[in-house]
Amino acid sequence: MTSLTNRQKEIIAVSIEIIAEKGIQQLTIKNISKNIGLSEPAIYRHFESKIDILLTILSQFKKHSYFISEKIISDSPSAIKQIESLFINHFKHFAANPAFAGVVFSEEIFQNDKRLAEQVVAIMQLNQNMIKKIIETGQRNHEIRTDIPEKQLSIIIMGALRLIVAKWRLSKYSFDLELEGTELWNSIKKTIAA
Amino acid sequence: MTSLTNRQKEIIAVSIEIIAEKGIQQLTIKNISKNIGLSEPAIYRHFESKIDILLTILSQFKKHSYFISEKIISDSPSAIKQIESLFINHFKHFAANPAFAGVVFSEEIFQNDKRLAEQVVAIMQLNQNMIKKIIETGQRNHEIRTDIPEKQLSIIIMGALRLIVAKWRLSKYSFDLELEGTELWNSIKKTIAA
DNA sequence: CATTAGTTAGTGAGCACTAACTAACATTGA
DNA sequence: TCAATGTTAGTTAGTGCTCACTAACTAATG
Repeated sequence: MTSLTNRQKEIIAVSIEIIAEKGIQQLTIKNISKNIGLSEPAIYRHFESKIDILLTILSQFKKHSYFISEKIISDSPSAIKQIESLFINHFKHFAANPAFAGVVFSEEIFQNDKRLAEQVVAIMQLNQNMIKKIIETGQRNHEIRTDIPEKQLSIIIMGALRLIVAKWRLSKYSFDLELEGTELWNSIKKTIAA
Repeated sequence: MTSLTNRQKEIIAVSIEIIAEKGIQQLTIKNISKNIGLSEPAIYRHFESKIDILLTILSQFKKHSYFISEKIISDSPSAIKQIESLFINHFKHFAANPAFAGVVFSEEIFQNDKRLAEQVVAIMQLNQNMIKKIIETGQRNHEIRTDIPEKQLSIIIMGALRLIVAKWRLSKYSFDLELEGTELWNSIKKTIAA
């Protein structure tokens, strides 16, 4: 995974913009080149294929997820606080980069290509495993209830997060994701606390 | 909403099959006609457009959702039992008709057409409102905890349901949805009970 | 003899991607 | 030092594919 040239970074940035504003269906080589002010074939000087562009976006997202998670886990004092930070941070990240929400929720489209599908699943599992691990620790510390297995607690938490983001997208970003997300978290906190 | 001819029913059935097996991206007029054994233009004798076919599928799903919900609410003795029936029934329905899971989770693709997008949102809201209503009753009966607003309880419930169905789809139906769904429900029950 | 349900052949649009060429710049060897 | 040569990043033009959909025709039916 070598680092990107300036032009590659520009292509990725524009692609993310298009996904955020018009949806992943409108992410075409034509639209990318038009938005940058190049011809279509010029894009192929910088990426081998459209799938490569999508894979690069997914890998950026994965890297960001991982980086943020690591930081949060080492910074927060308790398991509950760790999940809280993860939760709120996801909302902040999506609110600032709506394209990532678009990408992550476009599982259907990615199922055409094996590598893309694998990446989406991998990102989902990365996040879920992170939460599972925190829950396990919280259960050992008696911060988090132990009468529900961590597998199911993580589904409840991730499911609520994903649903509110999906609603936010379908409503065309019509409410304050960070605000409503924080309220939702406060409710979830009550259900999982020991 | 007039009733469907036999040929129309056949087209809808085949479309649902294609979505279940190959994803909504593979739902093309060509694939539909091939699976039935007709030419492509023959399909247009029975539906004005591809969007009409999709709208018919969505309307069937909506009708089924509504019918099941009404029945469950009148049959079950308590709010918790009502949600339980709704929950398990959704899993049964998806397990028996994987296409409906495919349709409901293809929000991205439907955003191209206004009518399709509206239908998807309407189905989501129908289910959520049903759950909200039940929760409200349950809270008045002191069956369900009252320290969390019904809006957020319904997001937690629906979110978990959607996530496990999404995982089931991404794993290519590799686990028993009804079984895992029931286990998940047993955990959720603990978190929402008064 | 009109209607229904099918056919073959074809249109136009959009898609990812390619071939062939070129201007500007970088490298190198006498 | 400077012409020869190679490389990079762009261009125009076009290919081949798939898609939803249409025109024009036809065989069967009541």
